[in-house]
Amino acid sequence: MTSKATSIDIAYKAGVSQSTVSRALRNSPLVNLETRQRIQAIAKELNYKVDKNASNLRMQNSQTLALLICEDPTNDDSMINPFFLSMLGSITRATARQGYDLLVSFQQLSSDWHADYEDSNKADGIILLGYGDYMDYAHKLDKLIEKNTHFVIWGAEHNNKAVLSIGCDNHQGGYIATEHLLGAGRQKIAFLGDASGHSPEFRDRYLGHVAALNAAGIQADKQLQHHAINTEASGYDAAIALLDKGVLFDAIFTGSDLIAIGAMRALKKRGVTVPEQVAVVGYDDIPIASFANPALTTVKQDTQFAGEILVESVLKLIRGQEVSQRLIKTSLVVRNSCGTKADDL
Amino acid sequence: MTSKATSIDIAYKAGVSQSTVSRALRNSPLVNLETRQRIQAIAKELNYKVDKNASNLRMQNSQTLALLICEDPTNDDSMINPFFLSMLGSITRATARQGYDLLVSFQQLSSDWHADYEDSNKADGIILLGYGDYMDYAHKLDKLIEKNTHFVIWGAEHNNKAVLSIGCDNHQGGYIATEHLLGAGRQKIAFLGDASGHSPEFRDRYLGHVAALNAAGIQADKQLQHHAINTEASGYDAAIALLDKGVLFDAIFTGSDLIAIGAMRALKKRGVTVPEQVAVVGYDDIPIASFANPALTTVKQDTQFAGEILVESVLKLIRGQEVSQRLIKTSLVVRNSCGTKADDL
DNA sequence: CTGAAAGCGCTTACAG
DNA sequence: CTGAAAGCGCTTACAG
Repeated sequence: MTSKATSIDIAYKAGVSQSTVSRALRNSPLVNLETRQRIQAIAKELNYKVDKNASNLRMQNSQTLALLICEDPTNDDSMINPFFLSMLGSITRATARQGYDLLVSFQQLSSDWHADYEDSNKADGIILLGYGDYMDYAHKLDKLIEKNTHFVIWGAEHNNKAVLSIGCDNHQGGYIATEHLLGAGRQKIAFLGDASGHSPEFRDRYLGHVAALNAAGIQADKQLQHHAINTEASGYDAAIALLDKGVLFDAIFTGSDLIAIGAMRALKKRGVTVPEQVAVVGYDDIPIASFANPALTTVKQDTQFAGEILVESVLKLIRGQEVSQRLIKTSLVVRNSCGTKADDL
Repeated sequence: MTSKATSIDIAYKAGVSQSTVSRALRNSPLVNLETRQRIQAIAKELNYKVDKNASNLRMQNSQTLALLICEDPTNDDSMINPFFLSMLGSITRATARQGYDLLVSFQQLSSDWHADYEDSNKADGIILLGYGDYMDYAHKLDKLIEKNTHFVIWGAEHNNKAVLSIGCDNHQGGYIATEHLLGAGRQKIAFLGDASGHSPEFRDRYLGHVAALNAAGIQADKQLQHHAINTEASGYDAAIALLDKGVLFDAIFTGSDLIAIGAMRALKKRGVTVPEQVAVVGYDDIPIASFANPALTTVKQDTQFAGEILVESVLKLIRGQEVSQRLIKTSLVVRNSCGTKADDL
């Protein structure tokens, strides 16, 4: 097989200069229409593809976006947070639609990435996913800012205004979940998740939960909140701990579906029926949620839309256009675990 | 902020030529150790990163792999096959470990990709995932071969020997699943999945299933096989159809976990108990499997290992090294749906 | 409308 | 051990 065709080969075949070939392939109106079409036909015939490296080098950009998914090292290495995976799908599609390529990397919080991608011209911009614990990565973001990197971060609004964040409205999500439970007649609603400031998303969900309680004239009870990280096992442990405390509750709202699944397992183990005795509402609407038993009512984040906005935003940043923080509304997916829908199994 | 540093900036600062800088940064022993270290220090200080486009252009490679995940268009757009996602994770990691970047793309079977990545020098090699229906893509592979593209395909062994395929031993998987059911005393085992030649993976699983039956002196009963594609809904429909046929069965082996989950829903709906009346074994060990009720016994494919082999194989292809087909052994994950493990909920 | 020429930032044979 | 120079394959101002 002969080596790859270059624009010079085409120029030779078409009897024009290499510059004209380059213009024709970019469909420049400067080139005579007929010549242009002839050149394009030859290019197709020779199976020519513009060399991205040469083109990028010359144009000083890469038409590529980098997606850095940062997993919490506490999670099982083999199991990626399903929510991220859903985002990955929509980001990939949105990137392709904009004519960009997508470089994907899974990083540990601890590893050293900085602006590696953009500095080496491998990507024009970066999308950061899953930077759960604010404390741990704040200084890395500072470095990105300092170097003028184009990046968007998925998640809660940032106190550093130089950081562009796009995220779902966690406060609203916590609010509608709790509101729904209250509407179903539940009064003693427990919260399982991280309510400290370490995980801004979880904290906002908790605050929304509290706000809904207050709106109904109910005071949040410190006894009804228990810490849990985003794993099934942690949800199980937290529910058991809650049960062991001896406080009464008729519902649980959790910071994530994984926690909810774990909590339901604990309830079942202890002979507590869901939703009859305790209603459960999760967060994320991961695939597992609909297959849980009973099927889990949960707060859904529109990953399709979120991916699009994320991509659109970095691209705007790259083009030097105006962009601003953005909060995406969540919606409640009502299934059986909250007791307000007939069991349809 | 000043613009990006180049090797010339470093050369100036270090008082050497640009060539020496380039050599020093690549850690060439040709450069005096002391000079080398001085240059590297300056590079670090200036936050210098080699421009990938320039470097790749010059070296005529890209240090990048492309991963093309091809989804079956029949699937829900928002839901990517969880098995692929698991592979994606391990491929990403394996690629990074080898010092390569990973370009990811989700493609529809119908879309036109060919060797776009390699032709444009965006990637040195391609990994193809999920090319389920052989009939539909065979001609595309021919094009890749014709163009001398470096690619590996995940899945069943290919009849075109020019195609390098890496996959799990589906025949063996079907065999051990069925063997296990037989060992648990089941005699009338149904198979739900695509047993036609359109999906080589499913077909091999089916053939392994039949082989295990035969080894036990049992003839496969045509009545006990029902077509299903890889979705929960299709599994549900297939199980209902099987039930409606009126044939008796005491176990179901399915081509995938998704099908199994759907089948279990159908059984539950019709009042058939799992595993007491009908044992169920799935395939893939997707996360949902362990959360199903009862937890699903299934054939696990080692995605961690598979990802590594896949990456290693394309890399060998790129380097012109010898590579060969490879079949990875599967293992059975025994849970509750097959009736041989105590319910530990 | 077209061509000759410069240059993007590297790597590496060649010469010393 | 080091430097001057060529060249990877493009894009685009400049000149006509």
